[in-house]
Amino acid sequence: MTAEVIVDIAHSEVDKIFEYRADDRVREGCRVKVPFGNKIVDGYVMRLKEGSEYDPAKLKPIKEVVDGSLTEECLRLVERLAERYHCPKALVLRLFLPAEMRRGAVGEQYKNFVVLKDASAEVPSRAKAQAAAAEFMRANLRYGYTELCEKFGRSAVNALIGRGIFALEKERVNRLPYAEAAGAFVPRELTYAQQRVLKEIEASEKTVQLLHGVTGSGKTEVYLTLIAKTLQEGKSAIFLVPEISLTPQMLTQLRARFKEKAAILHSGLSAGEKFDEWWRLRTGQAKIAIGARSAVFAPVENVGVIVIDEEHDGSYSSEQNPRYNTAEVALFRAEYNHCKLILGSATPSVETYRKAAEGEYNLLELPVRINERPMPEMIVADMRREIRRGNDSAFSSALCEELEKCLANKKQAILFLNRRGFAQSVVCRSCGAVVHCAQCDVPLTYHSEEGCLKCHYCGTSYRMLTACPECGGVHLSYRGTGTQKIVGELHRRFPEARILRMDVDTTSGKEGHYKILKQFAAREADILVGTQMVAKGHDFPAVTLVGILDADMSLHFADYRSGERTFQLITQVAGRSGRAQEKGTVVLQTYDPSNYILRFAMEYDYKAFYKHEIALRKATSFPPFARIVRVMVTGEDEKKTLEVLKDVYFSLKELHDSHSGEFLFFNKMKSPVKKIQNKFRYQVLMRLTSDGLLQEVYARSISHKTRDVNVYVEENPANMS
DNA sequence: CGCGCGCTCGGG
DNA sequence: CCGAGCGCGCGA
Repeated sequence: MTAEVIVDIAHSEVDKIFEYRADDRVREGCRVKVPFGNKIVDGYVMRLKEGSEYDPAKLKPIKEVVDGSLTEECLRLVERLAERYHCPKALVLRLFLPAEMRRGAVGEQYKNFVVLKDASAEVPSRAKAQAAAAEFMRANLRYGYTELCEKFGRSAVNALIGRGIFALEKERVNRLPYAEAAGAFVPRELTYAQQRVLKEIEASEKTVQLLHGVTGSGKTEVYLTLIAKTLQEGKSAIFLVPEISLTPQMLTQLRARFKEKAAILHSGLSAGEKFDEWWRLRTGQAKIAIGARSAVFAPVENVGVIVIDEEHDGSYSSEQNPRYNTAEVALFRAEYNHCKLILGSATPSVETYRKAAEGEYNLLELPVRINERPMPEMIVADMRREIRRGNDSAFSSALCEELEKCLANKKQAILFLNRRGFAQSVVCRSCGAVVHCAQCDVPLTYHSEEGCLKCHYCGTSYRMLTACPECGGVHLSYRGTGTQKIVGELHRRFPEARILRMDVDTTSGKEGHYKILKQFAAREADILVGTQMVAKGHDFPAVTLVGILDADMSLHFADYRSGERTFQLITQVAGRSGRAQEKGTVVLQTYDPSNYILRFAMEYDYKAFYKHEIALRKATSFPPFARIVRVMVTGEDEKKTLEVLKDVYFSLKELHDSHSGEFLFFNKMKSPVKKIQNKFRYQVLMRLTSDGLLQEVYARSISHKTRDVNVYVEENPANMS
């Protein structure tokens, strides 16, 4: 037999089929080791066939079969994804396997058990420990080796094994993450609205179903019911959430309801846990794959439903090389499996909602909260008026009042500010210079706790400066407020209150988020201060107050989606308030209370927001009415990078000149952040009226890649820095 | 003349 | 991606 193999070298030059001679152990989907050039590399068997086009005498044999881990569906999907995302097939294949597993850094874990072999054997009475151990085993028959040694001593146990009275048995053990999260499943009666949605999904012919439900309307229950149904039909399910480690309650619910049928895949797991969860899915012991973005590649077969919760969330777009879009991959899988894809959100992305409005997706609505609980009351605090009144702190008088009330009532509050650290930047008062990162050309942020300056792009910390690096001036000022500074001010204003902070700086380490959220859920703190992270779908019944400290901040990014993002963020974080009996309150602080985005968000009016936003996008020719394409050219050597940029630019310029009608914009420039991690970044930016030229743009751009200058194309990039 | 560097090409 | 093979420029 001949095997068609893709070697695991992620480069376009070797992105082709190599043929090898296969013996009868080799199957399609196997991972193998093959001789390549003068060394042995990993590879994937894409196909088996008889004979070969290639000179059979020159075929080398497959050296080793590692395992048979790729599913049929994976093999079929690889081609499609590689083509869609313009990357080598090896890179796509890697998405289907946990990295540690590919490197062979993890394997199965076994536990040793002692079994009683010879019950009637005599044990000399002076060997007291042995006699006791034998007695113990006559009652137990089988017992953990380590545990038995702890009871009777290793030497006694080993001696009995040596004499054939005991024997050792190895047993595979599964490393189960969040094992303690298994509670009891309490079946909940579905509301009329939830039942209606489920019926509509069943009746619909369309593959993609958009579930638009306000925060607290019970979308999760709809998902879980769908998954349970799929399981009953003997099929499997994929359930994607933006960041699994942020939603411990969700895990508890899933474990309680689906027990060991649910497997969790995310980056916070240990290598061993990941390995075991992955194989439980691959072998069909587990049927539900739950996880963030990458779980869309879960090795489940016969998929009955795919759910993407918080569909609008930015984390569903990969920022690195296969720049895949999770919903798009999920749609491929849904088509392959002939199953439905459910997209859920309280604030769908404008592009998704448009597809539903136009009839491409089926639109389902859950317009009211469970038990018709009211949406939280919005209080707008005009920060300009606060300043005029002489209050230049980060807290409006309205927020202070509400915080006092909340604390007096023994309730909890969440304060949201989308900027971490203490101060946004450090500025020299003598010369006005802003302190920058040496590797990234980005202003550094002051972190008071560590007493250092940090770069939020590459993570480097710098020792705190005592003088300006430009002019030597010793008067440095801190501009802008971050979460650290807020916590400090809160301590001063509310000395009694217990405060937790949640942002990337406080959530490092395994289960970092989980710990903070667990503490807050257990009422070990009264106020939670945080960045975006606090906005995601948490369910804290005791939270009755949400403060949005600077609602405008995300409005002023130079990005066509900043309005959409702001609306989503405000709605999302406001939805954390008043989820139980007590009515919730939201204090929204802004310098621009008449802004239409904020007004729609205050009224919880998604449709009005959508109508306004889509009209704006149409009038200004932004997505979904046009496509923004950015070709990035990056490299450590600025001269070489610029040379490649020139080549890319002229090659694309030619395309532009011959198809000028399809370009709304075309220019080359420095990237807004000129350097990240010592790599210079230049770009060619364009806006296209249709997708017709995309393939050509990709082809022309990528062809200029060199050994030390990388070129990649982004469609509607999420952030333009 | 010989070696070092950069580029191109092949790998089954 | 990595290494082999090759051409050209430069120093003794």
